[in-house]
Amino acid sequence: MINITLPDNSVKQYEAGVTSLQIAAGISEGLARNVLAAKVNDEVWDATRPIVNDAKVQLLTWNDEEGKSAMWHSSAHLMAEAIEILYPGVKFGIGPDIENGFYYDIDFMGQEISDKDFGRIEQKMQELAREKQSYTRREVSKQEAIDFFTKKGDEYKLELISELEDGRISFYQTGHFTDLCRGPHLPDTGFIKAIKLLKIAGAYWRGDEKRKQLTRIYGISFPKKKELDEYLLLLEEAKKRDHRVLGKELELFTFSQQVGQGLPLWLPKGAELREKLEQYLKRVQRNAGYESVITPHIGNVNLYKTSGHYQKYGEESFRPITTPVEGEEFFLKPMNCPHHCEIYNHKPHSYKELPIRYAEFGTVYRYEQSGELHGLTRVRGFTQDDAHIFCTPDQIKSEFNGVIDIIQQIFSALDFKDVLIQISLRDPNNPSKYIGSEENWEKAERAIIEVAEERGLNAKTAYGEAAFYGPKMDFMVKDAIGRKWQLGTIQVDYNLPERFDLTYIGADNEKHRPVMIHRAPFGSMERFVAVLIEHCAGNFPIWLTPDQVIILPISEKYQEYAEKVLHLLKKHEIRGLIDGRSEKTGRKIRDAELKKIPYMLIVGEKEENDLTVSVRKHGSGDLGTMSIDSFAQLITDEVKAILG
RNA sequence: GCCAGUAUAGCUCAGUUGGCCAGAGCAGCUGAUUUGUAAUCAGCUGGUCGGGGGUUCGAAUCCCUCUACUGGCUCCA
Repeated sequence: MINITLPDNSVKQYEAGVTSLQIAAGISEGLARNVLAAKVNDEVWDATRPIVNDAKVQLLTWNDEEGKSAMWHSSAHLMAEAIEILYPGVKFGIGPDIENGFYYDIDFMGQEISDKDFGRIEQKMQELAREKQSYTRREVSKQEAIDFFTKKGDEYKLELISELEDGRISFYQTGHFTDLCRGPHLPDTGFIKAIKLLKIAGAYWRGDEKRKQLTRIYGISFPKKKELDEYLLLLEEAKKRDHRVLGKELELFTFSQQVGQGLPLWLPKGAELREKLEQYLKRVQRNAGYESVITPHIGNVNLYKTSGHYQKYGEESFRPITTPVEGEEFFLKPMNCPHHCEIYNHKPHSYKELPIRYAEFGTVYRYEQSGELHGLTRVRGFTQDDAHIFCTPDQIKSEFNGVIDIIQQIFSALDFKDVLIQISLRDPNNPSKYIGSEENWEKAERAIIEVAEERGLNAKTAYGEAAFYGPKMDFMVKDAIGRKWQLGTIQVDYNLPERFDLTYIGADNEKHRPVMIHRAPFGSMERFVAVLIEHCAGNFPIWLTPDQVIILPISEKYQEYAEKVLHLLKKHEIRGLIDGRSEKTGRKIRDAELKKIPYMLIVGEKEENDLTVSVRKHGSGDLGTMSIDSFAQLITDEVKAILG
């Protein structure tokens, strides 16, 4: 008999060789039906794998991340099995579970495949799922594994096996399909109730563009049909919120082949929106002790040689611009920091001046590979809400606090409630790849960790993710439909102060090296606006939206009164326009609703006589009649409630 | 950059196996209507079918090529 400790710390006795599935069945039949895998002594196992010694066991279901992983990983096998039946002779690369589903990389050996074939693959998968084929684990010797895949002629698996240690190799078999796999897997394919194949794409074997490109098929699966339906609904919702679609509909931005790939053109309404964001952040930053600076869009090649960017990125940048007479080389600036370093260097600094904070909405240009460009989220020319803080090592902590204040303030103003933070520190096993003194790194890393703890931030620490020049803190938000977006960042930099020989005179009258902190709360205006559009589905917060109000005169007779109302609203800094078309009110309302304008003011005879407006709110309908002043007050209050 | 797909009016899309001057809805313009909480009616304008080349008596349709876009891969100071 062995002792099994369950998560509630209760201990039960079982025969040696009991499986987690049997343990579940002993608790309740319903639980057994939902057990996808189990954590045995903190290692995820098949629920059907025998436990021979005393162990701590946690049953995993669909509600656990590891349970989902088992479901999706097993689904990848199921898909492979189906494809092997439908396309004999194919070879398999890797087929893991991912954040939302799974994929398998397959060499179809010249057989044609496209998303039109998804239907029959899904059908075959469902057929095999209904057979409740078990996932049978078998531990094999390296030689046995090599023999198996040599016979099968699958060089991809052979390559994977060659890197594995003998004695730690396992196979899983479902039906006639056997795969090299660490596991864990579901007890049987019957747990997979709903399957959808989503995408097909090329993917290099082992991510190496010099090697063969395999066909990757993405899919997702669920233990219940209903959950698949909900997921598909979410995808549809995401499609509706796509910033490229809304950007076009709401006339925010556009692209032109003439201007060039990845170079966004901001239309008047988009520019209005972006300006409001910039004005807002500028105000917040001014209050936080930042000073604005302005730097040119190009810089001499020597600037980037000094900064080190030339050596690292020179070849993959836009080609240099040369002057006609002297033949000097200039680069479009890919970063603002070298320019800001030169601003710092324009005169000597005393420790009494620090910290110095230079802010600039600086437009930078980077040559992104053409296949990578995507709407506003990935472009070749974009504006960073950049700032560089020059401070002493002892000031890092308070500067981080200050930046986090700003970031939290703006995220809250924009209704991003769910913020995740990643703290990226050195790889403790590889200290040589970082620049800067041990003492300074130690100080900065401790400061960041303390700040996160003291503020109770929702942060996770990633060792080895720091840049070579310093540790950093990245901010991710979850949008209204649960998707995660990487936005702002705060990075400590020991490298550029060295390269630009930045100094300040300390209290000891000696020269010292300042620390530089790069920070961008939004990241880039382009990307941020894209995320914001998708977050609020085009229904921007009242303080930000290009048109806050549209006035709808009942007929042309009230055009004059409409103009009077607009004029009064403008005095309260409310942005609006008049729909003076000779259309019915219903039509004007419909069009205004589609344009997502927050407030519609209907004015006719009654309103003109009483100096009132009839207010209709976007998405919620008629709010009744009120005086122009009280409406203006309503808007002003609403804006104040958010911006303070 | 690589693989796959797509490209028809400002927008969303039809255009059968190549065959009459390439169509619709919305938007726009003109006129009528003067309108009370999600679409008033009528007429009109608008396209070298992404660019270039080829096959053919004939190409939006077939082939080549370039460009852009979409989904991935790779990359991201």
